[in-house]
Amino acid sequence: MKDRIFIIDGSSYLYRAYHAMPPLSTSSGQPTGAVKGVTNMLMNLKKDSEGSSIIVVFDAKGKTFRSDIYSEYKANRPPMPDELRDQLVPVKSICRAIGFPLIEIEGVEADDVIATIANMAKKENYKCVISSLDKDLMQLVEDPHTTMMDTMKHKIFNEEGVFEKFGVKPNQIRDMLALVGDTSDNIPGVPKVGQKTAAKWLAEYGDLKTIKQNAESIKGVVGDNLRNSLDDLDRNVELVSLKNDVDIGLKLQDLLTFSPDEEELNNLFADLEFKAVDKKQEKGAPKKNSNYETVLDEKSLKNWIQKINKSKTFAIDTETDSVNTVSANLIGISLSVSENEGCYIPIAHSYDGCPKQLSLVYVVDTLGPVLEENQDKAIGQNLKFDIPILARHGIKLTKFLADTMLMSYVLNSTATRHGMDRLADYYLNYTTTKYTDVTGTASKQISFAEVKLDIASDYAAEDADITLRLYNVLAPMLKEKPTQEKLLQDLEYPLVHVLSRVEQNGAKIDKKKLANHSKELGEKINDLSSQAYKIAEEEFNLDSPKQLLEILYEKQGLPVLKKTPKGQPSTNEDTLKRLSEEYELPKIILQYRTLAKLKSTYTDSLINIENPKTERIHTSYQQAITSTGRLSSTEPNLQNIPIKTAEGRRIREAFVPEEGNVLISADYSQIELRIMAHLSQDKNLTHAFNNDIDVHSSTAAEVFGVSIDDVSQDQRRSAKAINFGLMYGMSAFGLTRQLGIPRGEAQEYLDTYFARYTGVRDYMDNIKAQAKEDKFVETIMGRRLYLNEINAANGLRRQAAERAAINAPLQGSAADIIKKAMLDIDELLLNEMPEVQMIMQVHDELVFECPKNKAEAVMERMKDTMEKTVELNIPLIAEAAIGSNWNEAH
DNA sequence: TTTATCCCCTA
DNA sequence: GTAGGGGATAAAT
Repeated sequence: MKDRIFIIDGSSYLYRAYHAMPPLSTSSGQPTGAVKGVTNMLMNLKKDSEGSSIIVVFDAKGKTFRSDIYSEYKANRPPMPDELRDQLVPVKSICRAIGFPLIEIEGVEADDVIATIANMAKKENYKCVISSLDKDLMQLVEDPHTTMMDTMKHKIFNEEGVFEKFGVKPNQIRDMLALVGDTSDNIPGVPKVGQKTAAKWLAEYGDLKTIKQNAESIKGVVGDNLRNSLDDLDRNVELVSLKNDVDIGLKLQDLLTFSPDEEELNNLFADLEFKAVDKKQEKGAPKKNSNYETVLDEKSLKNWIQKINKSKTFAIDTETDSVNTVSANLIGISLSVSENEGCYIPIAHSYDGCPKQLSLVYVVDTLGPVLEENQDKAIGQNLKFDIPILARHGIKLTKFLADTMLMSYVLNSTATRHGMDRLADYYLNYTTTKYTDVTGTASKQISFAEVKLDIASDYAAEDADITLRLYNVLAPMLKEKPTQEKLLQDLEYPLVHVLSRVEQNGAKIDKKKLANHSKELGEKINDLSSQAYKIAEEEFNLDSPKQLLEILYEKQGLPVLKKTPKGQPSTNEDTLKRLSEEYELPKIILQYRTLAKLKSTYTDSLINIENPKTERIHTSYQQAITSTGRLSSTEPNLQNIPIKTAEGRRIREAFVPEEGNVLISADYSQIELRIMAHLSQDKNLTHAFNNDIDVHSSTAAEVFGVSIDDVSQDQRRSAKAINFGLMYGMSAFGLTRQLGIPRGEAQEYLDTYFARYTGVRDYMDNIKAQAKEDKFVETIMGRRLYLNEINAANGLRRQAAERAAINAPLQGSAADIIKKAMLDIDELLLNEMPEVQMIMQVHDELVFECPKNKAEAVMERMKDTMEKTVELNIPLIAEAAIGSNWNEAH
């Protein structure tokens, strides 16, 4: 057999790259994400294929012969997005410049062309690899001539591979597709028949013809469906069968020439603002030439201790049996001191035939002190997880050299997500073994302790290895950005320890109170349900928007005031509120929703999530999630506990201190508006804050031209909406909706505002201009948000980026400030008031638990520390209160 | 069992 | 109009 030929499904690459890549663009706004993605894939393939011939096939414009067979073929296919269409020409140019023959034939699909080339290759005894994911193409797979390949996942499908994936042989793929249909091509299959059923039938009867002959013997609804669909099936087969004798006007040999045009390629790259060929392509992604060791004896551990003592840096990772740091047990520790090298020290693995491991006590006693002594050389990925677990076993890390998750986050919060798997993919072009690859998922999931040692070692040592390799890539990048490096060192790294303490402290809840509330809510909910059923004249699921819209709009004929983005009549709060002016049912639904939300999201779930060991609830703060620098809170989310309604505030009453303690809450007053005053140096805004004047009343006075003492409630409310709207980059249209006033009036408000607050106006103009120039905006501490779409050709996307450009410095600076305050307060607590605990952060608010007799003094210190943590052009004010529950303290 | 959609809670 | 998390249902698998 001769050499291999690769056939690339260009359209498949293009769509895949478009969805996989961030929406990059050149400075002039030409989108380039998909081009970049395709280019990367092509370069990778070129490198991996070691000189084999590569042919790229694209779909040509216009209808194909399949539309003649079936007029509805691909009729519901949405048109190619503009952003992608704009990238077609550059993608094809790059293909040609790299030297790949490019084929487009009108009247047939790319798949037919691919089938034809594969057929030609087979006749001339070449091996042929089709690079695509399209399941239609699977019908071409034939051992040993033709295989399919998933480039991204490095997976090859031969006949056996196809069978594994679909449960049918390649020569049965057509029949399967005909039975199942294809929604994306608008080919209707037999209703209720999916891949599984089709595969079952094909296994039993062999082919579609025989299935049809035996249609009578297939029972149930699917049998009926099959019998009703018989007429469509032959047409379907015709539609999904690929034509392998397309006249492509060329001989195979003509396609195997390979003539790259380096100069053209460089020009194209320059136009697209690509940095020549991506470095990671050149470096490649070596997989599994790594040297990982399982440490099972004292000698081996001592060897690694030597390595750590001698090395300038080392990476560490812990393996546990839970993602919850409060209850997780330590199962093992992995280390790495140089790339492609690492070890795993299993401690608590437990399964039949498990080798004897070093004991926890021995490891802690021997390795623990070494880790502590060398902690300023330690690198981790999300150390906020590892630190408390090691601490519970007596290994105390109070500092570390680096956390790769936070390095990546500070470098660019939105380039990628910052979990290790994603970082390895993004920065190292390396595909990691996933946690669930070794433990399984859901009901089949096993504890890490039950993972076999050899598998666990490969996984765990890789984690440490990758962490080290990430550090080696990220550290030089940060060196070039001293401001961001400082942000990392001075703010994010120390915050890891503070957040860890806050999480471990947890918050006490009054379970009895919550349970009573829950019961009460349940009764009211039942009552409201019955009322709703009565009006609807049937029982239905009030939680189902789908069922609800049928009742409201179809059965009861209420007017459709608004539709969801997907085109369904909306049943959201805004709509139901308007409907409830005239109708009873929407009103009941609204009451139901309010109570059901409180019960399911809050009363019930808070009770469930209490940690049995500490009898408190321990959230997890995510330090590398938001684009702007804020924290987020999960499991449970303590940053969205209700406050706006009286019923909701009852949830806050269930957040209580231990006996003898009180809660103290301290929150920054108008922090984002103050930052706007600081950054814009606007005279009017600054004046209001400097003189402690109510800022919304002051704005109302300016906008409505009245004396501040004469501002009405309504005027203040409008001014407040304007102030908030401005910080979100809102337009007159948005204000119209918010205030329910005519468009012209809203525009007048805004015009007047900007005439009175020229500093704010100039600031907004400047920040947008600067963002367009730099492609990023910064907070007062130099945290950056990159705005890829700030020059996008697509107006909607561009405007969204402009709004983010306005908001991010405000929201992000506020986040910087409270983070700094948390560091200051943490130090205060450690040094002066160890009896006080910080227990929650809610963006502009900190909550503490404190002995009753010290509360007044502590509160003053907190307030004072928060106000003085940074110095702005205007005063920073924190408001604090003491209470016997969170609601009282607020 | 996973994924998408709709809805709603916070600063 | 900014930034998040999460519950319930229904569809896809």
